[in-house]
Amino acid sequence: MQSDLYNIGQAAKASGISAKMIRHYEEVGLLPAASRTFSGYRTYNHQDVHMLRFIRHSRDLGFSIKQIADLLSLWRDRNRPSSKVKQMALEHIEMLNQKIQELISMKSELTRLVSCCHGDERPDCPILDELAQDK
Amino acid sequence: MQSDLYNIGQAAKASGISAKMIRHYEEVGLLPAASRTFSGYRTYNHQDVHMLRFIRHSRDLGFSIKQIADLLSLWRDRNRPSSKVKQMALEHIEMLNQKIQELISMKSELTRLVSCCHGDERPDCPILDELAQDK
DNA sequence: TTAGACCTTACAACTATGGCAAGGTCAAGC
DNA sequence: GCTTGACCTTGCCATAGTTGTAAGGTCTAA
Repeated sequence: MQSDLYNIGQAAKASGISAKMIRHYEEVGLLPAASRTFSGYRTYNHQDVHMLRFIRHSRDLGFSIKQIADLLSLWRDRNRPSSKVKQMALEHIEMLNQKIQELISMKSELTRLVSCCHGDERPDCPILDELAQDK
Repeated sequence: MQSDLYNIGQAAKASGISAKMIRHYEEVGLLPAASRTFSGYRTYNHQDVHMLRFIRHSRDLGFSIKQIADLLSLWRDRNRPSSKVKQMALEHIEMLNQKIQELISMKSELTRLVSCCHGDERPDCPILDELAQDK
Protein backbone atom coordinates (compact mmCIF):
# COMPACT_ATOMS: atom_id res chain seq x y z
CA MET A 1 0.00 0.00 0.00
CA GLN A 2 1.04 3.54 -0.61
CA SER A 3 -1.56 5.01 1.69
CA ASP A 4 1.00 5.66 4.43
CA LEU A 5 3.44 7.51 2.20
CA TYR A 6 3.67 11.28 2.15
CA ASN A 7 5.67 13.56 -0.06
CA ILE A 8 7.17 16.63 1.52
CA GLY A 9 4.15 18.85 0.92
CA GLN A 10 1.78 16.35 2.50
CA ALA A 11 4.14 15.78 5.42
CA ALA A 12 4.30 19.54 5.87
CA LYS A 13 0.52 19.84 6.04
CA ALA A 14 0.19 16.87 8.34
CA SER A 15 2.85 18.08 10.76
CA GLY A 16 2.48 21.84 10.61
CA ILE A 17 6.14 22.31 9.66
CA SER A 18 6.79 23.98 6.31
CA ALA A 19 8.41 21.94 3.55
CA LYS A 20 11.20 24.46 3.59
CA MET A 21 11.93 23.79 7.25
CA ILE A 22 11.67 20.02 6.86
CA ARG A 23 14.47 20.20 4.30
CA HIS A 24 16.40 22.50 6.60
CA TYR A 25 16.03 20.16 9.58
CA GLU A 26 17.30 17.34 7.41
CA GLU A 27 20.26 19.39 6.28
CA VAL A 28 21.35 20.32 9.80
CA GLY A 29 20.95 16.75 10.99
CA LEU A 30 17.89 17.11 13.18
CA LEU A 31 16.12 14.67 10.88
CA PRO A 32 17.66 11.60 9.22
CA ALA A 33 17.90 11.85 5.44
CA ALA A 34 14.49 11.04 4.01
CA SER A 35 14.14 8.14 1.61
CA ARG A 36 13.52 9.14 -1.98
CA THR A 37 11.42 8.07 -4.90
CA PHE A 38 13.16 7.08 -8.13
CA SER A 39 12.85 10.64 -9.35
CA GLY A 40 14.33 12.12 -6.20
CA TYR A 41 11.24 13.20 -4.27
CA ARG A 42 11.47 12.80 -0.50
CA THR A 43 8.98 10.34 1.03
CA TYR A 44 7.76 10.14 4.61
CA ASN A 45 5.73 7.53 6.48
CA HIS A 46 3.48 7.80 9.51
CA GLN A 47 6.36 7.47 11.91
CA ASP A 48 8.28 10.25 10.19
CA VAL A 49 5.26 12.52 10.43
CA HIS A 50 4.93 11.56 14.07
CA MET A 51 8.51 12.71 14.63
CA LEU A 52 7.79 15.95 12.76
CA ARG A 53 4.88 16.63 15.09
CA PHE A 54 7.14 16.00 18.06
CA ILE A 55 9.52 18.59 16.66
CA ARG A 56 6.78 21.11 16.08
CA HIS A 57 5.41 20.78 19.58
CA SER A 58 8.90 21.23 20.97
CA ARG A 59 9.42 24.33 18.85
CA ASP A 60 6.09 25.69 20.03
CA LEU A 61 7.43 25.44 23.56
CA GLY A 62 10.50 27.41 22.54
CA PHE A 63 13.11 24.66 22.56
CA SER A 64 16.08 25.28 20.27
CA ILE A 65 17.05 22.90 17.49
CA LYS A 66 19.94 21.68 19.58
CA GLN A 67 17.65 21.00 22.54
CA ILE A 68 15.14 19.26 20.30
CA ALA A 69 17.91 17.00 19.04
CA ASP A 70 18.53 16.02 22.66
CA LEU A 71 14.82 15.56 23.33
CA LEU A 72 14.53 13.36 20.25
CA SER A 73 17.34 11.11 21.34
CA LEU A 74 15.74 10.78 24.76
CA TRP A 75 12.45 10.05 23.03
CA ARG A 76 14.03 7.29 21.00
CA ASP A 77 15.89 5.85 23.99
CA ARG A 78 13.42 3.42 25.53
CA ASN A 79 15.56 3.23 28.67
CA ARG A 80 16.03 6.92 29.42
CA PRO A 81 15.40 8.06 32.97
CA SER A 82 12.52 10.51 33.00
CA SER A 83 14.58 12.69 35.33
CA LYS A 84 16.74 13.72 32.37
CA VAL A 85 13.77 15.01 30.46
CA LYS A 86 12.42 16.77 33.50
CA GLN A 87 15.75 18.44 34.07
CA MET A 88 15.89 19.73 30.50
CA ALA A 89 12.38 21.09 30.88
CA LEU A 90 13.23 22.79 34.16
CA GLU A 91 16.32 24.41 32.65
CA HIS A 92 14.22 25.63 29.76
CA ILE A 93 11.64 27.07 32.13
CA GLU A 94 14.46 28.94 33.84
CA MET A 95 15.59 30.38 30.51
CA LEU A 96 12.05 31.41 29.68
CA ASN A 97 11.85 33.11 33.05
CA GLN A 98 14.98 35.11 32.36
CA LYS A 99 13.68 36.28 28.99
CA ILE A 100 10.34 37.16 30.51
CA GLN A 101 12.03 39.22 33.19
CA GLU A 102 14.15 41.06 30.64
CA LEU A 103 11.11 41.93 28.57
CA ILE A 104 9.16 42.99 31.62
CA SER A 105 11.84 45.40 32.73
CA MET A 106 12.03 46.87 29.25
CA LYS A 107 8.29 47.26 29.30
CA SER A 108 8.11 48.91 32.70
CA GLU A 109 10.91 51.32 31.90
CA LEU A 110 9.23 52.25 28.64
CA THR A 111 5.88 52.55 30.35
CA ARG A 112 7.42 54.95 32.81
CA LEU A 113 8.78 57.06 29.95
CA VAL A 114 5.45 57.04 28.16
CA SER A 115 3.63 58.24 31.24
CA CYS A 116 5.92 61.28 31.34
CA CYS A 117 5.14 62.29 27.75
CA HIS A 118 2.07 64.40 27.13
CA GLY A 119 2.00 63.19 23.51
CA ASP A 120 0.52 66.12 21.67
CA GLU A 121 1.59 68.51 18.91
CA ARG A 122 4.31 70.11 20.97
CA PRO A 123 7.84 68.93 20.19
CA ASP A 124 9.21 68.59 23.72
CA CYS A 125 9.33 64.92 24.60
CA PRO A 126 10.67 63.37 27.80
CA ILE A 127 11.04 60.01 26.05
CA LEU A 128 13.59 61.34 23.57
CA ASP A 129 15.21 63.40 26.30
CA GLU A 130 15.80 60.36 28.46
CA LEU A 131 17.03 58.26 25.56
CA ALA A 132 19.56 60.97 24.82
CA GLN A 133 20.67 61.33 28.40
CA ASP A 134 24.26 60.47 29.23
CA LYS A 135 23.23 58.44 32.26
CA MET B 1 41.64 71.57 20.33
CA GLN B 2 41.52 67.85 19.84
CA SER B 3 40.15 67.11 23.30
CA ASP B 4 36.67 66.45 21.94
CA LEU B 5 37.78 63.89 19.35
CA TYR B 6 37.41 60.17 19.89
CA ASN B 7 38.61 57.28 17.81
CA ILE B 8 36.36 54.29 17.49
CA GLY B 9 37.66 52.52 20.59
CA GLN B 10 37.16 55.57 22.77
CA ALA B 11 33.72 56.18 21.32
CA ALA B 12 32.87 52.57 22.05
CA LYS B 13 33.90 52.88 25.67
CA ALA B 14 32.14 56.18 26.09
CA SER B 15 28.89 54.96 24.57
CA GLY B 16 28.78 51.33 25.59
CA ILE B 17 28.46 50.14 21.99
CA SER B 18 31.23 47.89 20.71
CA ALA B 19 33.51 49.19 17.97
CA LYS B 20 32.27 46.30 15.87
CA MET B 21 28.68 47.45 16.17
CA ILE B 22 29.54 51.09 15.54
CA ARG B 23 31.04 50.06 12.20
CA HIS B 24 28.02 47.88 11.56
CA TYR B 25 25.56 50.69 12.29
CA GLU B 26 27.48 52.90 9.91
CA GLU B 27 27.40 50.25 7.21
CA VAL B 28 23.64 49.71 7.43
CA GLY B 29 23.00 53.44 7.45
CA LEU B 30 21.88 53.92 11.03
CA LEU B 31 24.87 56.23 11.52
CA PRO B 32 26.22 58.70 8.95
CA ALA B 33 29.68 57.86 7.65
CA ALA B 34 32.21 58.97 10.26
CA SER B 35 34.85 61.47 9.30
CA ARG B 36 38.35 60.05 9.01
CA THR B 37 41.86 61.00 9.89
CA PHE B 38 44.43 61.20 7.13
CA SER B 39 45.36 57.60 7.78
CA GLY B 40 41.78 56.37 7.62
CA TYR B 41 40.83 56.12 11.30
CA ARG B 42 37.24 57.04 12.10
CA THR B 43 36.84 60.05 14.39
CA TYR B 44 33.89 61.00 16.57
CA ASN B 45 33.03 64.15 18.50
CA HIS B 46 30.87 64.72 21.57
CA GLN B 47 27.73 64.96 19.53
CA ASP B 48 28.45 61.67 17.79
CA VAL B 49 28.99 59.97 21.12
CA HIS B 50 25.77 61.51 22.32
CA MET B 51 23.97 59.89 19.39
CA LEU B 52 25.65 56.57 20.14
CA ARG B 53 24.33 56.71 23.68
CA PHE B 54 20.89 57.42 22.35
CA ILE B 55 21.17 54.31 20.20
CA ARG B 56 22.35 52.17 23.09
CA HIS B 57 19.53 53.27 25.36
CA SER B 58 17.06 52.50 22.61
CA ARG B 59 18.57 49.07 22.08
CA ASP B 60 18.40 48.43 25.81
CA LEU B 61 14.67 49.03 25.57
CA GLY B 62 14.41 46.46 22.78
CA PHE B 63 13.85 48.76 19.81
CA SER B 64 14.98 47.34 16.47
CA ILE B 65 17.51 49.08 14.24
CA LYS B 66 14.70 50.17 11.94
CA GLN B 67 12.76 51.64 14.85
CA ILE B 68 15.86 53.36 16.17
CA ALA B 69 16.37 54.96 12.77
CA ASP B 70 12.86 56.39 13.09
CA LEU B 71 13.49 57.52 16.67
CA LEU B 72 16.71 59.21 15.58
CA SER B 73 14.98 61.14 12.86
CA LEU B 74 12.33 62.27 15.33
CA TRP B 75 15.10 63.19 17.72
CA ARG B 76 16.78 65.34 15.08
CA ASP B 77 13.53 66.92 14.00
CA ARG B 78 13.14 69.91 16.29
CA ASN B 79 9.53 70.28 15.19
CA ARG B 80 8.29 66.75 15.74
CA PRO B 81 5.05 66.33 17.65
CA SER B 82 5.73 64.37 20.82
CA SER B 83 2.63 62.32 20.02
CA LYS B 84 4.59 60.53 17.30
CA VAL B 85 7.24 59.40 19.75
CA LYS B 86 4.64 58.39 22.27
CA GLN B 87 2.83 56.36 19.65
CA MET B 88 6.00 54.50 18.69
CA ALA B 89 6.66 53.76 22.33
CA LEU B 90 3.12 52.51 22.87
CA GLU B 91 3.35 50.23 19.84
CA HIS B 92 6.61 48.88 21.13
CA ILE B 93 5.08 48.24 24.54
CA GLU B 94 2.33 46.31 22.78
CA MET B 95 4.91 44.20 20.97
CA LEU B 96 6.74 43.55 24.22
CA ASN B 97 3.43 42.51 25.75
CA GLN B 98 2.82 40.01 22.98
CA LYS B 99 6.25 38.49 23.37
CA ILE B 100 5.82 38.33 27.12
CA GLN B 101 2.49 36.59 26.72
CA GLU B 102 3.94 34.07 24.29
CA LEU B 103 6.76 33.24 26.65
CA ILE B 104 4.41 33.01 29.60
CA SER B 105 2.16 30.54 27.82
CA MET B 106 5.16 28.46 26.84
CA LYS B 107 6.28 28.53 30.42
CA SER B 108 2.93 27.57 31.90
CA GLU B 109 2.42 24.76 29.41
CA LEU B 110 5.88 23.45 30.15
CA THR B 111 5.34 23.83 33.87
CA ARG B 112 2.19 21.78 33.57
CA LEU B 113 4.10 19.05 31.75
CA VAL B 114 6.87 19.08 34.32
CA SER B 115 4.43 18.68 37.16
CA CYS B 116 3.11 15.50 35.53
CA CYS B 117 6.54 13.91 35.32
CA HIS B 118 7.84 12.05 38.35
CA GLY B 119 11.40 12.59 37.11
CA ASP B 120 13.19 9.51 38.41
CA GLU B 121 15.06 6.53 36.97
CA ARG B 122 11.98 5.07 35.31
CA PRO B 123 11.71 5.70 31.57
CA ASP B 124 8.04 6.58 31.30
CA CYS B 125 7.73 10.32 30.84
CA PRO B 126 4.54 12.32 30.31
CA ILE B 127 6.55 15.19 28.89
CA LEU B 128 7.82 13.16 25.95
CA ASP B 129 4.43 11.51 25.59
CA GLU B 130 2.69 14.82 25.20
CA LEU B 131 5.29 16.19 22.83
CA ALA B 132 4.75 13.12 20.65
CA GLN B 133 0.99 13.37 20.75
CA ASP B 134 -0.86 14.06 17.51
CA LYS B 135 -3.02 16.74 19.14
C1' DT C 1 1.01 17.60 -25.37
C1' DT C 2 0.53 21.19 -22.43
C1' DA C 3 -0.66 23.73 -18.10
C1' DG C 4 -0.29 24.00 -13.38
C1' DA C 5 0.98 22.28 -9.15
C1' DC C 6 4.35 20.14 -7.13
C1' DC C 7 9.23 18.80 -6.30
C1' DT C 8 14.57 19.53 -6.49
C1' DT C 9 18.92 22.36 -5.32
C1' DA C 10 21.36 26.53 -4.28
C1' DC C 11 21.82 31.13 -2.85
C1' DA C 12 20.59 35.22 -0.26
C1' DA C 13 17.99 37.88 3.10
C1' DC C 14 16.53 38.98 7.83
C1' DT C 15 17.36 39.92 13.31
C1' DA C 16 22.03 41.51 16.14
C1' DT C 17 26.29 40.30 17.51
C1' DG C 18 30.85 38.06 17.88
C1' DG C 19 35.15 36.11 16.10
C1' DC C 20 39.09 35.74 13.18
C1' DA C 21 42.57 36.99 9.82
C1' DA C 22 45.81 39.91 7.44
C1' DG C 23 47.49 44.11 7.35
C1' DG C 24 48.27 49.36 8.45
C1' DT C 25 49.10 53.02 12.28
C1' DC C 26 50.50 55.13 16.38
C1' DA C 27 53.08 55.99 20.65
C1' DA C 28 56.42 54.65 23.99
C1' DG C 29 60.89 52.98 25.13
C1' DC C 30 65.61 51.54 23.90
C1' DG D 1 66.04 54.49 13.92
C1' DC D 2 63.80 50.35 15.32
C1' DT D 3 60.89 47.34 17.93
C1' DT D 4 56.79 46.25 20.52
C1' DG D 5 52.12 46.29 21.75
C1' DA D 6 47.85 48.30 21.42
C1' DC D 7 44.92 49.98 18.36
C1' DC D 8 42.81 50.65 13.77
C1' DT D 9 41.30 49.01 8.90
C1' DT D 10 38.49 45.71 5.77
C1' DG D 11 36.36 41.44 4.82
C1' DC D 12 34.55 37.03 5.58
C1' DC D 13 32.34 33.58 8.52
C1' DA D 14 29.21 32.04 12.30
C1' DT D 15 25.30 31.98 15.19
C1' DA D 16 19.40 30.52 15.03
C1' DG D 17 15.34 30.19 12.53
C1' DT D 18 12.73 31.24 8.82
C1' DT D 19 11.49 33.06 4.39
C1' DG D 20 12.13 34.26 -0.47
C1' DT D 21 13.79 33.61 -5.02
C1' DA D 22 15.57 31.42 -9.16
C1' DA D 23 16.22 27.81 -12.43
C1' DG D 24 15.05 23.61 -13.36
C1' DG D 25 12.79 18.63 -13.14
C1' DT D 26 8.34 15.72 -12.28
C1' DC D 27 3.68 14.45 -11.97
C1' DT D 28 -1.18 14.58 -13.19
C1' DA D 29 -5.28 15.80 -15.42
C1' DA D 30 -7.45 17.64 -19.41
